Amino acid sequence: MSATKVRPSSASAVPAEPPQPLDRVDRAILRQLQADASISNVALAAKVKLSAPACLRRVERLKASGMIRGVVALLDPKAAGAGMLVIIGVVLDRSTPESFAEFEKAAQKVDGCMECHVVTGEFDYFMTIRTRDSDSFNRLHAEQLLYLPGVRQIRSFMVLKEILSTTKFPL
Amino acid sequence: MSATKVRPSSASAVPAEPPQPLDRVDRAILRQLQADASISNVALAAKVKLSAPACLRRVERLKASGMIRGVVALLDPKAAGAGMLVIIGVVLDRSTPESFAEFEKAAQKVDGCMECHVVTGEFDYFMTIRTRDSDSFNRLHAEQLLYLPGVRQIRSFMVLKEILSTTKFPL
DNA sequence: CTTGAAATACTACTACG
DNA sequence: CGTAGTAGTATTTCAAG
Repeated sequence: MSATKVRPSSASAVPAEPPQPLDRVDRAILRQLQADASISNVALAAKVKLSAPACLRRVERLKASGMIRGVVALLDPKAAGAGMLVIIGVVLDRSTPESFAEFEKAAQKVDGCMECHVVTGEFDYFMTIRTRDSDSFNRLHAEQLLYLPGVRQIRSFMVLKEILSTTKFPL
Repeated sequence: MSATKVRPSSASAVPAEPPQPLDRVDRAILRQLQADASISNVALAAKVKLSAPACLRRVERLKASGMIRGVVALLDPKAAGAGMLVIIGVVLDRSTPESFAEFEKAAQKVDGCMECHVVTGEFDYFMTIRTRDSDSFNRLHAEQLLYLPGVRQIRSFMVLKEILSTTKFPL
């Protein structure tokens, strides 16, 4: 009981995560859990036409393998006081490793920062920030964004309408 | 049992969703569920220092009020065959209601489209698309993006490194 | 190696104080 | 909101394909 056992499907050694031996049932399970993970295991088992224990074992295997990163509650942005979404393009002063590292450390601490990515093209970073309204964004802009280290330029794209926002991957 | 009962805190009538009468315990519950919703109700109750039934009632109230939109499983992008993320800025030919509506309908059908928003600034839309690798993105670009209706220009920003990606709102 | 059936332990859920 | 009780589920054990 000391080590967690991973699927020894082939004889070769697999370090931590199996590539993706996903059969049809696994994909059906993942599709369901991506849409609604509050479903009970017995109901899930019925949907994928499996017995409850067999279904539960697959789910736990998918969790242990890292395929399922976690199960979380998604909140309504407006009700959570974060009804405004802003996408921000950032250009750094210098393209040095230190400059990037310093910026990344600071960017993650910006209130309401949901995403931050290094990108190709005319920007170095794209960030998405959730805040209450335009007033609170202006405050955040003046108090935090303008003080991010090593920044040459910041362009803000305010989101006027959210057409689509999902966490579901195609399977 | 015909109507769902909402919190009758004050005597006035509340249509469907109470604004946000969130006390400290509610916020603690939401913080926990945003981080990990696979926790059992008894464990959650212990964390927020409440009895199990009282905790469950709050959670169900938060769900009924729309504050909790849903509980979902988050998958590992790479393991799900969607290791590549691309942010796309779109400029439309004409800024007419018909043009916008037509584009939005088509954009949501693009394979792996995770987000699509109307924005201010030099672009009309920002989209984020998840795909397997650069080959599959090139295919998607040639087969789907170039055929989106009413598009004047598309700029692709490939994500080289994902610094931060969260679904948690600050509370 | 995976599945399915039965048995146990725990949890969610209801009614009441 | 908390306590107690009931119903249902999750989880283990074991046998079979």
